[in-house]
Amino acid sequence: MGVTLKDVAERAGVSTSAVSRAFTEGASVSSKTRAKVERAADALGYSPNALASSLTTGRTKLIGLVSNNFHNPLFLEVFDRFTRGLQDRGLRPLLVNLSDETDPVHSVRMMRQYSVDGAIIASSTLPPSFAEAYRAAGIPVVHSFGRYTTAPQVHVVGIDNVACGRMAGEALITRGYKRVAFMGGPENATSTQDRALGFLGALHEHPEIEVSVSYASAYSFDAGRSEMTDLLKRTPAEAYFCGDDVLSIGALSAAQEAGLSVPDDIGIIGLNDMQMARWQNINLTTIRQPVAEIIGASIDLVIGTVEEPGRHPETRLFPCRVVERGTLRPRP
Amino acid sequence: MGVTLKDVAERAGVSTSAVSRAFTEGASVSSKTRAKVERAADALGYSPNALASSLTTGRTKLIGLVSNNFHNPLFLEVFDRFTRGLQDRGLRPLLVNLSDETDPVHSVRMMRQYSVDGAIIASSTLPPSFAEAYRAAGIPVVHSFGRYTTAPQVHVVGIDNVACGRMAGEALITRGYKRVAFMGGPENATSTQDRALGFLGALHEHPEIEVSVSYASAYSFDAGRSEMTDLLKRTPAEAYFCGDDVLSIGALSAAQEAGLSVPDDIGIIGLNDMQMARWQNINLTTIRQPVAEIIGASIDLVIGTVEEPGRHPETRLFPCRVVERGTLRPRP
DNA sequence: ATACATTTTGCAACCGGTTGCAAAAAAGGC
DNA sequence: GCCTTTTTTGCAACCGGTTGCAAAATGTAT
Repeated sequence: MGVTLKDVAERAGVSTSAVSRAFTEGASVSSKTRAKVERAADALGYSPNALASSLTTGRTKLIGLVSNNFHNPLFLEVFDRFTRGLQDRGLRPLLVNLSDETDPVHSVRMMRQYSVDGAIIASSTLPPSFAEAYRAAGIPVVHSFGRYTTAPQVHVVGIDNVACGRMAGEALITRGYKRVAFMGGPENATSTQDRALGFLGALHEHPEIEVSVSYASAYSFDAGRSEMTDLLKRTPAEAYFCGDDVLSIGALSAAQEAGLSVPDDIGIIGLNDMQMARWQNINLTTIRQPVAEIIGASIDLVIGTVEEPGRHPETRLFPCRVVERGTLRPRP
Repeated sequence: MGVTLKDVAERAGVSTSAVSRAFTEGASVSSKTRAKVERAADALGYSPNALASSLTTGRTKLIGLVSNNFHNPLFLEVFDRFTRGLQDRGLRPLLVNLSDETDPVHSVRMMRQYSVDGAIIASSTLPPSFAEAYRAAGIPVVHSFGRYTTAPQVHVVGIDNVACGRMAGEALITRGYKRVAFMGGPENATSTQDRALGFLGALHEHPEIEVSVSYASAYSFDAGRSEMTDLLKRTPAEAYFCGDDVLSIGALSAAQEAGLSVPDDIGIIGLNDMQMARWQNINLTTIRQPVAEIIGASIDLVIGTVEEPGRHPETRLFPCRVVERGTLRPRP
C-alpha cells in the first residue's frame, strides 16, 4: 500500500539519498536525476512521509490548536480562519478540545507526543498560566484572544479589554444615557474584570451618570436572558454594556419579552460582532473584535517563535471599533 | 530538550527494548523492571514519541477531520463533539478546512503524508465521490452528514433527507395549511434535492393543497432573507419548509420586517435545530438532526474500518423529529 | 592531454522508537 | 538438587526518511 522512498529509488535507478534530495528544496541534485525521480514518483504515486522525515529534521509542521471555546459562535469563524491561515503556510492544525480541563498537563504531554512545532491557545477564558506551561515545556506558544498582562511570559495576541470597556462606556455617555450598567460574564474570568475596569474608568469621569454592575453566570444566551429578567424586576438601567454578544442577545430577548422597546426604552451594546449580530432581526450594536488580524498575528508569532525559540514574549493588542446598529439610540 | 527512550534506558539500567515494553500495554515485562523504568521516566519527564512509534506500528492515532462547513453554526457543535469523541478514544483530530476546494486530491495527499489512520468527511454538501477518493487511496473513511445513495462505495452516516422532507410536509399538512412551499438551498446540493423530493412526495397525496418550490442562492441568512423578500412580493404561501435553520431565520426576518405575524400570517419550519433556534427571540419550529448520534456512529465506523479495512460500506441514517416551537401554528 | 575546482552522487550512520528471536533468568515438578 | 517449562531480557534489524562525508563525475583552465 505505502509507496516508500526505496521503491522510487529502485524504479528510478538511483540511491535513496538522490530521491530524498529531489524532494528537498535547494538540495544538490542534477536536473537529469531529478527528472528521473519525478517520473518514477509519479508513476508510483509516491508522496513522502512527513512524520518519518520529521524524525531527522525535527519539524513536523504540526501546530496544536487548543481551545475551550466550543460554544461561542465567534469561534466557528476563529477555527475557520486559523485552519485556513495555517494551511496557507503549509502547516497542519492538530485540534485539541479542552472542554472543562483547566490543567495544561495533559495537553502539553500530547503536544510532545506528537512533536508539534508550536501551539496556539485560542481561548478568551484560560488564565495566562496555561500558555506558560507550554512555554515551560519548551513548546513555542501564543495565547490568542488572551488578555494583557504586565511582564508576560508568553506571546499574547488579542484586544485591549480595558480599552473596550472604556469604549463601551464612552459610547453610552455620548448617547446621553444617564443610568448605565455593565453586565459581565462570570466574574472570575480575567477578560470580564478588565472590561468592567475600563467601563467603570470611563464612567468615573462622569459622576452625574449612575453606574451599576452585575454578572451573568455564564457567557450564554440563557444566562444573559435570566440576568436581564432579574434586573428588570428592580430598577433597570437605561443602557447596558454586555460582555459578549451572546449574552447581549439573551438580554435583548428578555427586554423584548418584557414589552420594552429597544433602543427607546433600553439600550444594549455587545462585544465581538459575531455573525448573528448583523442578522436584521437581532441587529445588535456591538464592538467588533478584529478576528482576522488577531489570527494572522497569532500565526505569524508562532511561526516566528518556532524559527527563533529564544524570542522575547510579545503582547499584541488590536483596536476594536463600535459597529453601529439598532440596539443603541443614535448619537445626537 | 527531548528525552528519548535511550535516556530512560540508560538511567534505569536496562535495554531500550525493556523501556519500550514497559510503555506497551500487554508486553512481557517483569513488574520489577517496569517499576525501575517508570521511576526513571518520571524523573526525566519522558513521554514516548507517538510519531516515531507509528513508523513501526503503522498506527498514528491521527484522524483527518475534513470539512467545508465552517459557516454553518451547527458545525461548531459538530466540531466540539467530534474532537471530544475522538479524544475520549485516544485519537487526535487533524483538522482540514476545504474552503472552496472540491477536488479531493490535495487533502488525500496530505492525509497520506501524515499517515492518518482514518478520515471523517464532515460535510452536508460534498458529493459522494469525495469520500470515495479517500477510499480509493486506501484511507478508511466515513462521510458524516452525507446523504443516502444506493450501493454506496463508502460509509455514510447522516439523516434520511427524503424522510425529513416528508416529515416537514406532513407537519404542514397536519396543521391545516392549504398553500405550502419548499425553500431549498442551492438546487445542486444533493441534500436539497432529497428534501424537496420527500416534501413533494408527502404533498402528492394531498392534491387539494397547493405546493410551490424555490431555491435560495446559498445556505445563508442573507440568501433566505432575500429569497423570502422576493416571494412576499408575489403571492406567498401560508407556510414554508426551509432547507436549513439559517435559511429559515433569514426568511423569518424578512417576514417580520414585512409586517407579517408569525405563525399567524405565515408559518416556517426549519431543519437542523441549531443552538440559535431555541433562542426565545427566534423560537424556530424545526426538525432536529440527532447530531450526537451521527457523530458517535461516525467515529465508531471509522475505528471499525481501521481495524477491519475490507469492511463493507454501510449507510446509517438516523431519524429526525419535529421540535415544536413558535413559528408554526399549533396542531389542531 | 593534465591539473584543479565544482557539482553530483552513494554510503552509512542516524532520528526515536518496535519487535522477532534466541539466550538468560525465574518458576515449577520431581 | 537437577531438569523442564515459562517468563523476562537484550541484541540487532527494521520502520521511512535525512544528511555529513568522501568518492565519482563533470566542468574549466592551461
